[in-house]
Amino acid sequence: MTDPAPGRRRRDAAATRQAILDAAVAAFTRHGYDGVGVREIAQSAGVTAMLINRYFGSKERLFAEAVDVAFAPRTVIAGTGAELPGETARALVRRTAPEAEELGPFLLMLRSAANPQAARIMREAIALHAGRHLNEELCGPDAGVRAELMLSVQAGVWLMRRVLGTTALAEAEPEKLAERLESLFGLLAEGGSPQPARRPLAEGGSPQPARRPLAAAPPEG
Amino acid sequence: MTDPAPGRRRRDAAATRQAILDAAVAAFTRHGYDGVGVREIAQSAGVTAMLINRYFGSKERLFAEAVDVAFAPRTVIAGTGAELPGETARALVRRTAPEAEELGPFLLMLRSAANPQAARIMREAIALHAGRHLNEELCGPDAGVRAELMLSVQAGVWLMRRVLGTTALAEAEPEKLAERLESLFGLLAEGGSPQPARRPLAEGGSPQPARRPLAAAPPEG
DNA sequence: TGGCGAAGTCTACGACTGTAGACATGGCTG
DNA sequence: CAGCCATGTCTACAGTCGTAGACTTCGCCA
Repeated sequence: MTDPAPGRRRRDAAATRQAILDAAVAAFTRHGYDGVGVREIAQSAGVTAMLINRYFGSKERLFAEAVDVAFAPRTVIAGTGAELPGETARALVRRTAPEAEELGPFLLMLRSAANPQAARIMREAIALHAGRHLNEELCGPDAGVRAELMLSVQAGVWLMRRVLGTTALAEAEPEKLAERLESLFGLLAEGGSPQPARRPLAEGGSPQPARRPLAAAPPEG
Repeated sequence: MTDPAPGRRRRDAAATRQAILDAAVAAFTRHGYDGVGVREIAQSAGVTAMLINRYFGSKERLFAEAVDVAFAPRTVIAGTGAELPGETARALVRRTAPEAEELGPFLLMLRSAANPQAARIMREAIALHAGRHLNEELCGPDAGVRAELMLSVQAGVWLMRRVLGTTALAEAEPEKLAERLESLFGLLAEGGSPQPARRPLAEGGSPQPARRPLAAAPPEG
């Protein structure tokens, strides 16, 4: 994986550092923080284990940088506006398909959560990346809670479908599964208070008092 | 933790075996499969590491028995019938509170998911325990998928709130969080096809067309 | 072309892992 | 009281872990 060196990489500090970082992201995603050693990562990058300590200081700091790389893209949330729930649900179902080879931040998160230090690093990364990105899309009351609940649902589906591989979810029809998840995400994307009709004390008889969490419909269909 | 031996346990094979098993459940739940060694488990049980191999054959088989013990109680799903979503949501919020000391099968699941062998053991245990229990409560179309989706949501909340400790969910007001989760579980508890009216196209006619996920309102507010 | 600093490697250490085999010990039965 | 087998412990082994220090090699610049 991640071919070590095509012709033999010459002495290029930046390229070597990047090769180590790429190998670390892949390795941590596949096996988790405790499941992979620095020797294995170094071999994937085509270098020696000691170079990891030279460039990153320690395995823990390498992990922190790998987490930053893996959590940076906003692919965890797909689509904008009214299409956010559907797009996110369909992307989630597609990427967690049993035959999919795609990696992603959720696999890294789930497989490294057991280690307390790794958990702390990821908590801080989530506060930086995912929280910021999601708050751009979600507005309304409790946007932070709803954003993290969307992440929770996605993480749970990744866990069951890809990490554990439970039967029902693995064999479910993708379209119907995506529709169910879309309804869940729709409930979290809209900013209204939960269960509008069942809360008698909620002011306002209209079940959707503030239904404009999305500024404008995006141009693309 | 789990005081090794009050006065000094005499030679009692069954009690010793049970002590090892109890210590294993606690240790695997706290640190995950790869995060704890057999010596540590044995010390918690007040015995020597080799006795684990004598009674269970290997660390992996001890883990399998611990998983069976941890997954056996049906506490992952609370309440019955119409009160299932609310009861499950409130129990989930209570047990995942940051100050809660309670352990549980989801912590064991999340913290051991990185190891492939542990994942396989837990997949089989879920197929036995959780699937059977949940299918007793949930009926209708795609009951298995909906059951595993309920497990997914719960696992995600456990991950974010207790394992990672993300800020928004950790600091959320328990009552409002429980209401949001209750609406999610209500969507999964009812057997109807997802998105009854929003599927044709998101024309904003009636936002809440069919909203009777629960037969009767639970007594408590 | 020489040399010098950066880039990369080699060896090794101490700690830890799961487990196999040999050894010790105590409670029950004759 | 004697013996014996289940119960439990001790020592050890082969392996892996992260990483510190010394060493070598290459590329650039004067």
